[in-house]
Amino acid sequence: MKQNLFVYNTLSRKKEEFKPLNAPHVGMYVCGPTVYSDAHLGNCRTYISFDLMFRYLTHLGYKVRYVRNITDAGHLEGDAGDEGDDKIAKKAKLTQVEPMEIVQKYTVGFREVMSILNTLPPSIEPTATGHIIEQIEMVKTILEKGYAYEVDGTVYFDVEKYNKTKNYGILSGRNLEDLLNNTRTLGGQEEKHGKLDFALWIKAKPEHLMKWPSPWGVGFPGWHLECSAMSQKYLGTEFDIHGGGLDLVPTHHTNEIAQNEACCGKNPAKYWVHTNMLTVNGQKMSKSLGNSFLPHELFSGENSILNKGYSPMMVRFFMLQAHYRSTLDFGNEAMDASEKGFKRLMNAYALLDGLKASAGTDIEIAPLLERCYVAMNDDFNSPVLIAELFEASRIINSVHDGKMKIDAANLEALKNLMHSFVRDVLGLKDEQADNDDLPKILNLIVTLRNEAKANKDYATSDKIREGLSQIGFQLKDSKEGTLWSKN
RNA sequence: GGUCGGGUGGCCGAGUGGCUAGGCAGAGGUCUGCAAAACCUUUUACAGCGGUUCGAAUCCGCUCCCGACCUCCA
Repeated sequence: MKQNLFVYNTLSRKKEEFKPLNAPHVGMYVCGPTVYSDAHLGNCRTYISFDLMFRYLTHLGYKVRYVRNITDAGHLEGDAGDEGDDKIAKKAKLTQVEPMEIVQKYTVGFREVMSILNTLPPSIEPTATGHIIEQIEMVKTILEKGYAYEVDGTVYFDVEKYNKTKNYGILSGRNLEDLLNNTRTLGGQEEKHGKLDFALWIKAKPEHLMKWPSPWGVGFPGWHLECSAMSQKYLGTEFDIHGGGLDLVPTHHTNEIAQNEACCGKNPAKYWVHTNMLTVNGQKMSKSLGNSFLPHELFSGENSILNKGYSPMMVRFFMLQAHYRSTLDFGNEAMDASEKGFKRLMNAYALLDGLKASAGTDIEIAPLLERCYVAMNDDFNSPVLIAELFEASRIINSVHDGKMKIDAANLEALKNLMHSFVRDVLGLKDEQADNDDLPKILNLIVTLRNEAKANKDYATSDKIREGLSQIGFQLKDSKEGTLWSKN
């Protein structure tokens, strides 16, 4: 498996060598979307980042079980915006929409977007509603171990008791005193023993639509519980990687660890991996700030923030040009720059098959390949990898132009490198190659134009080139012939 | 207010105690019927002030600015 991979672990705040618990198997759990609205671009960034890790681990030869849940219950009611506290409930009642209808709609939408962005489907995509029994069992166990208490049909986790023997803030680095002193006092929480306590199981009000019977009455699971229950079910009490957005660290993942520790005495994951936020003008993209937009708006350009639309693969490339632990700032200028770079990379990729080997070689590919692995092994450093791939592109272009020679062995290595890293690891694909007929038609037009050129009929040849340009195709003349590409 | 993270050239964005990140944009050149593309060359940098060091943009301290979390959020 090549060189050693290092992964940044939020638990230790350091890069650690990646050593799977049961190599070659790797268990990876990522907190998935809550499907009561469309996933926005910031959400997409997280899943693209974990897709990169999934792909790279697979490329290294690991057999990865990638579990990403769908949250379809647990906090459907919690959508308290600035106005209209119970939008979902109102909407459901007015339009006679079933909650599961909403869940279905946004689950399908989410999968579509994930597919368009070329993220691989997870190995298992469990839903919260499909694991109510497992969650109830977990609550029972935590109650038995004494780390939870019931008040009138609702079960709370006792954080302060837990903290006496364990470190509640192990992931966030905060100590309990700070948390207690700085937690806002919210109304309606009188029944909790401690203000940090969180609900494992919540009693359903009569108007609540999604509810299940339990030993504590009719209710629904708390939103932290599902991930604990499902990760344990599919990956065991201890697995390798647990991931999610950085904003999940202080609450969701902190509580998850507490639940698993209380239940089984183990922190479920060896490596906790968190992705940073997508920002707009330096601020986190979020619905409440009104600076978020949806993937399809980005593809079509139909959003006031955007000057134009960008293709899904270009968006993916844009995301991968930043490291997953850095914030990435979105802007039209940055997108345009990235788009040109992406075209440059993919144009070189398309030239690969047509390259001819020479007897000698001006270039050795092995050191470049080595640098690609060094980049990815350094905590999945995709921006550095991409820089190396631009070097590869330069080589491809130079060989294509006849300015550089490459022998058969190195050419083969170059092809393997590009296929492995561009297609398999980064998950980028050539969007031009979608239509089979198009190349044939364009090649015919190019042939006609070349005849005109041969006859010095430049008026005609320029007319063809200009006409194609207007509908989005560029022609590039060279000694070898004329190539076309789509804008 | 508390906790944590960050401030890199016109833009985005890596990285590092001494050695070119990369892409885009700008400048010059090669090629070309012209153009585009490609290739070659090239300008602009590490928030500020101190300190450690032979040497710091990189380590330490302070200041200023920004962000995230503390309430659902990827």
